[in-house]
Amino acid sequence: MKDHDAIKLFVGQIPRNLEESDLKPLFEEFGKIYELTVLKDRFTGMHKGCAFLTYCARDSALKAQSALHEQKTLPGMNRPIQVKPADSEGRGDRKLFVGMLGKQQSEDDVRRLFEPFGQIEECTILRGPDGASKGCAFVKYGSHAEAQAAINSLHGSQTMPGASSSLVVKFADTDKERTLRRMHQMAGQLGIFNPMTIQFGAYGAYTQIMQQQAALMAAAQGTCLNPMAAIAAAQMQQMAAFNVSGLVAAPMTPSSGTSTPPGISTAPVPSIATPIGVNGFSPLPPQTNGQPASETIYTNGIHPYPAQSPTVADPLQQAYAGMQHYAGPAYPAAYAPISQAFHQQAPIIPQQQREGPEGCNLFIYHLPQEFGDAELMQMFLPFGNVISAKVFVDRATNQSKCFGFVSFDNPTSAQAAIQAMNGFQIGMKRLKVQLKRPKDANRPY
DNA sequence: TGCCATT
Repeated sequence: MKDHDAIKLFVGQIPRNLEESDLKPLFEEFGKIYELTVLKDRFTGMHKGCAFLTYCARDSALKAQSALHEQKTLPGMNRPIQVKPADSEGRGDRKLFVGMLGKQQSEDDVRRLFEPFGQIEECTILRGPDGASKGCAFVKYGSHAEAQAAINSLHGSQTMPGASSSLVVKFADTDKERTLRRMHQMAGQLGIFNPMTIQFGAYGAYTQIMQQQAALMAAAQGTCLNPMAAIAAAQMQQMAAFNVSGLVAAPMTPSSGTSTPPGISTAPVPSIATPIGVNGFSPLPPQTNGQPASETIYTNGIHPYPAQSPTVADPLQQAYAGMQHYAGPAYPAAYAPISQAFHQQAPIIPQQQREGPEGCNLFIYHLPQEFGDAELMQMFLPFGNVISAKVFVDRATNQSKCFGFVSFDNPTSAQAAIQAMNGFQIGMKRLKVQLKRPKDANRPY
């Protein structure tokens, strides 16, 4: 029999050709084994390269862990064996997120800092692809109490060299929290990214949040197979449901005969097709490259897209196909273009700096009357870091002059914004988005 | 509709 306080260990990095009988001798050296199971795929029966191991005695588990974990590499593996309490042993929250570390600090430095509060099972510094520290780490203790002690003593206790504020020590997100947060981020970005959904009224904003919440909750509870589908659905519902300050002027018309989702009105959708395409959701044929947009818009009088997109009979279908693209069954694959397309968490605070570098400043004309700086910024955030967004206002009437500036911190974002937003239809108007004239172009001599 | 960081 096993001790009542026995620990079930997870063993990772096992060569797939080793079965229970091969592993047994390796682990028996630390005590009598109660149970050893190699994890196999439920359907294919394939060896998963890891196992659960329970010793009769708790002490054996601890010994095995300290002797083997990360200490030895089994033949054919390129990472050392993992021996640690299985996740199912859940001994409360004991993993910490540590922020505001110095970029120079190594795993060892962090260990030294956290050692006094308990046994550290895991210490990882988060690094970028180039190996540079991101200034944060995960530290896992053997118990919740140890982790809590570390928080109590270390959080805010000191400021590391090069860090912008004092040390952050808190419980790390659980997996669930992490996925939820990610989805929130995405939902937020989707909301921002789709100018159709920009809400001006308090009611609209409220409803938008509620719908996204509902979708997220459904996704989180597993009632919806694909969280992105849920978000997409919320977005679509929302587009259909709200008349946004004149942005969506058309009445709701039931769809007819196409793959159009029920209840989506057809009129407003052409205008969302462009930003969706540019962000990788649906490939839209390139626009009038190098040609002044005004020509496209005003010589033929109407819509540039149908004329140049013969393959897209119904822009709504196009837009909806884009939605389905990422709402499709291949979640990870579908996830990728989204995370790539969106820039990480653009700050929504700036507003101090005016112009960005040459090639980063856009002049935007034909803004809706009701657009203020915030709406302008929201509309361009999906394309990069917006340094500033300014709508010009008539100083006598305080009315928008319907044009403004948006500055990015890099020319690529600016170009992406031009590609996506120039000619973008809002209500009866089409945005004109182009590089701001350089200063000296104005000078007479 | 009307054109480049304003008072």
